Order: sequence, then C-alpha cells, then structure tokens
Amino acid sequence: MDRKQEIIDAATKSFSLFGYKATTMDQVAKIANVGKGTIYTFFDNKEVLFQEIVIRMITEMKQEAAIVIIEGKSFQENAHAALMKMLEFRETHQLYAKIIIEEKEWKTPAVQLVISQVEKAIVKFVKEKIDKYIANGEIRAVNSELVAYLLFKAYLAFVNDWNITHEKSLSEVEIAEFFQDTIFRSLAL
Amino acid sequence: MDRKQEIIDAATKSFSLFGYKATTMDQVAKIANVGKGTIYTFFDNKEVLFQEIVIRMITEMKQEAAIVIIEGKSFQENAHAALMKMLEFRETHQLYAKIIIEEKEWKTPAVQLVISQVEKAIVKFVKEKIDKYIANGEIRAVNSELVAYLLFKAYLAFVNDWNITHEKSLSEVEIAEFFQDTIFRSLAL
DNA sequence: TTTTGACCGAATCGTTCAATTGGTCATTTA
DNA sequence: TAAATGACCAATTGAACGATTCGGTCAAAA
Repeated sequence: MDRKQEIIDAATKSFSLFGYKATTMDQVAKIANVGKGTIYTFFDNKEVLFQEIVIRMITEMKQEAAIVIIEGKSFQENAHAALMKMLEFRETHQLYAKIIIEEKEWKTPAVQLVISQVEKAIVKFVKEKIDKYIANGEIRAVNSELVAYLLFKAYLAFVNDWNITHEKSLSEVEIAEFFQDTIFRSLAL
Repeated sequence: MDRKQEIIDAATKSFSLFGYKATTMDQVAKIANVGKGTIYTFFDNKEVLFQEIVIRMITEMKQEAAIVIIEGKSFQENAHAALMKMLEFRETHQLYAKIIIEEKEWKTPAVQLVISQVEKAIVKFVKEKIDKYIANGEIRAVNSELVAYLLFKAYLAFVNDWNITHEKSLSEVEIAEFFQDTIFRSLAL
C-alpha cells in the first residue's frame, strides 16, 4: 500500500467522521502516519484531496446501482431499483451522509459542489439507462435528460422529503406502484 | 382602520423588509404608532403575529392562483397555470421571497414552519383541483394527494432547482410541453 | 379600561486575543 | 539527490466577556 493511498484512506476516515470543514490536514497526516507536507506532494490542497475521495465515492455508488440492474427486466423495474439503491446510499454511506448533514448546517462551498456533482452523476446514470431502453424500443422516445431529472427529483421527494412533512412514510411498494401509475406509465409504448 | 390592522400592516412591512429574525417588536410598535405592550393585547407573541400575517399571505397566493383558472379548460392547462402562478408568487411576493431567503441563511424555526405551511397549502390547492377533475370524469382516478405532491415537487424542480444547476433555463413552454408528455399524459383517460 | 414604556432575564452582538488552520519551505532523512 | 518532515506564518476561527438588545411583563399613566 503506497503513501498516496494511505493518505486517501486516512482522509476518507476523517471526512466521514468529522465532515469536510472539521477535518484538519494535521489530523489526516497523523492518521496516515506521514508529515503534513507529504500530503501536498500528492494533492495541491485540501479541496483537491476531497475531490479525489468524492470521485471514488461516486464510482462506488454507481457500482452499487449497477449491481441491482438485471438485464432483461423492464425499464421501470431497473430504474426503480437503481434509484432506490442510490437514495439508500445517500443515507447509509457514511461519508455521503456526513456531506449532506454538513451542507445543511454550514453550507460549505466545497460540500455544496459535491452534492451537485453526486446528483448530476445520478441523473446521468439514469439518462443513460433511458437512452438504452429507447434505443431498444422498450419505452417511448422522450427527452432523456429531462425525464432522468424528473425521476431523480420525484424519487428524492417521495423517499426523502415526504418523510419530513408527513408522519406516515411511504413504503417502497407504495412508491413503486405510484410511479408505475404516473411517470412510468407515461413512458410506456 | 383599527389598531389591530395597523399592527398587522406594520409587521407585514417589517417582516418583508428585514425578515422574521431581524424584525423587533419595538420596531413594529414604532411603525404602527402604538406602545409595544399594545401588540400583546392582540397577539400572544411574535410568532402568533407572524402566523396571522402568513395566513393572509397564503390566502392571497391562493386567490392569485384561482384567478388564472378558467372554467372549462383542461386539467393540464389549469394545473399548469395555477402552479406557475404560485411559483411566481414565491419570487415576486416580497414577504414570501424574504422568508425563503431567511430559511436558507438562518434556518429560523418559525420560518421553516411557514415554508412547510405554504407548501402544504399549494399541494392542497392542487389536490382539490385533481379531485374535481376526477369527479367530472376528465382525468383518471388517481391518488390525488400523491399526484398533487408530485406535481408540486416536479414544478419546483424544473422552475427553480433546474436553474441552479444548469446554465440554460427552461422556458415555460418547454416545461409545459415536457409535463404534457409525462405527468399529465399519465393522467389522461 | 386601555395603553404605555420601563423593567428584567435571556439572548445576541461586537470586540479582543488566544488558538488553530492550510499551505510553505528550510532542514532533515533516506 | 530526492523525498519527507514539521516549524513557521498569515489568515482565520473560536472562546471569553462586557455591552447591548430583545421578547414579554406589568405597574403606572392616560
């Protein structure tokens, strides 16, 4: 395991526990067992180090979403599974969850940028699936970018936002059936 | 014009200019030309006064939405017009705009409650329209509360959020056509 | 009886100064 | 000689503290 990786691992731990703002480079150096200056031989600054780690996190999230996609299943089934998995990642992945909390509490610019990046990655992932299903003639030809955005926002609204303003949350089955009756219905041939 | 109304008017001015947090009861009293203690003969506390004003604002917003609804037009046309009007209100109504800014900057509890109230009022307004059109046999029978929530969140995403993350905003026509092709399409008989 | 504004405890604000931080680079280490 | 280190520095942050302000109260005034 080389030094760069040790720094990345150490920083991932610290960002996950303390968030971006409260993580110090001194601390990362200690966890990694390197001098603080060594960090700057690999990364220009704190934000570049953070970005490296976030890119890895996004890759991990997409891999988890890809696992639940089953070749041969309908667009709805696969889109639903992938979106649910990515929204679950949002809550169970320690670093991502920490980032969301920090964005709300502090509005750290570096963190706001990351939230935006992750969301764009999700929309892009869904858009690519839409394009594939359209090309296969399995769903209607639609503006895949707008539909991907709509699906993302709609799932976010029902899986997350709904719980904030309603006492009774919606089950995954209820959500799936509702979207089958609405958005996915509109995509059917 | 009675004293209570003068206090309400004064407070509306102050909340609109300075927001909830930065508005003092001393200031409201001065603008209204009353003693500070007089305010408390009508309102238990600052938050109750704020609520009174917010309820009036919500009523005003609903009236503006009702104006753009034309009897005999399709559900899509009317829902679209009403939602666009209510989202426009969000930006043009001085108090509401101030509330949104304050919620983002300070997370004042009283203000967060208000945002939630307004959004619930919008969803309820749309739900009632959905119920009416279903009863008239003009759209499919759907869970009107969930569809109203979906419509609200979708419009908010495309009218507001989209502009934050994309350089080119979507025109009203583009938005209307997109929803015609998706959500409204799913509601058609 | 209604209105007022001085009063009060709690909260907020502005100031000061010590502590901390990200990044740098002279020195040390390999 | 190249890579690693951690003391150093300017800028920023945080803690402490006194002054001020605030929402709400109520005795006094109108």
